[in-house]
Amino acid sequence: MTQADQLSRRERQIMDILYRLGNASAKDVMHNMDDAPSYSSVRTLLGKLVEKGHIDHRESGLKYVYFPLVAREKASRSALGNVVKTFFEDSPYLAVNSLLDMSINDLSDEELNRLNTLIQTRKQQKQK
Amino acid sequence: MTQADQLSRRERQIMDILYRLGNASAKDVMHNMDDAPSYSSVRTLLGKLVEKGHIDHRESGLKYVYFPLVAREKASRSALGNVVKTFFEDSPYLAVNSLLDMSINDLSDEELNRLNTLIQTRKQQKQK
DNA sequence: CAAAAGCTGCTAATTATTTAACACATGCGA
DNA sequence: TCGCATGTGTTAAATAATTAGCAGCTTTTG
Repeated sequence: MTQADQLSRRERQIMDILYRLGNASAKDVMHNMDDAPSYSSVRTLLGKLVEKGHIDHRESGLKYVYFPLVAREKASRSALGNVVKTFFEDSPYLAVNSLLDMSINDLSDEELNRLNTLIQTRKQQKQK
Repeated sequence: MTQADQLSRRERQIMDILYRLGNASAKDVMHNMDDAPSYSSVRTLLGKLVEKGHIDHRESGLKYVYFPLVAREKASRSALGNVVKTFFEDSPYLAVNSLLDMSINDLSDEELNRLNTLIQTRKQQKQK
């Protein structure tokens, strides 16, 4: 299976936070968990993720700032792919359809227009 | 957080299989795990998921067939929503964009056309 | 400068997960 | 009919995850 499947509950939770924020200190991570354990526990988990090679950290002033080692774009494709495979019979069409459907109120007219243009462009690219 | 965050690694793996297949026997589930443990273990996990209320089972001839209790569509929206939130700054536009981008070779011209039409329709619906 | 605040490294205990064995029931084929 | 294949229910042990405490170092601040 995919990489995310190997992560424990807390580890996934933390990875998601790091992807969402880009990078974060232990304290940042903790504050972004609505069911956060102690600071100490969060640090242990971060250390484990470093050991496993999922994230790394750099010193930023006094403290460590952690960040994912797999680029967000790559990880996002993987995540989207999994959802498509699990819930949409591997059909990107069905997934896009559903995504448009569920977020129709969050899409501006301009965004919808841009998507139309994008689709046209993609269609032409395919012709080549 | 969301419901999926409460599941353990194996539990999530099994839920995904059940969503993908719609419903499945213990043996089906096992055969769909590429790192499957023993049949006995799979059954234990299924029992646990039943206990937790995530799935149910009905007798089908001799054996049990398991299926998710939260409808696939609802679960799929939740899953998509999480990906959008984690990797696309909560922007469905960016997510659709990426989805189109990564699966351009899996989309037929007809599907692309239908998506265009769909977007037009959605835009008009919004006007109301 | 001394104390407080904020971090890290290391360690240990508790709890959850994961695994599988064993006993029992039922249908099926030799 | 008898035993074999296929299921289920229950239980227990091993492993992994989760939690947090404590000691030590550095910076800030009163």
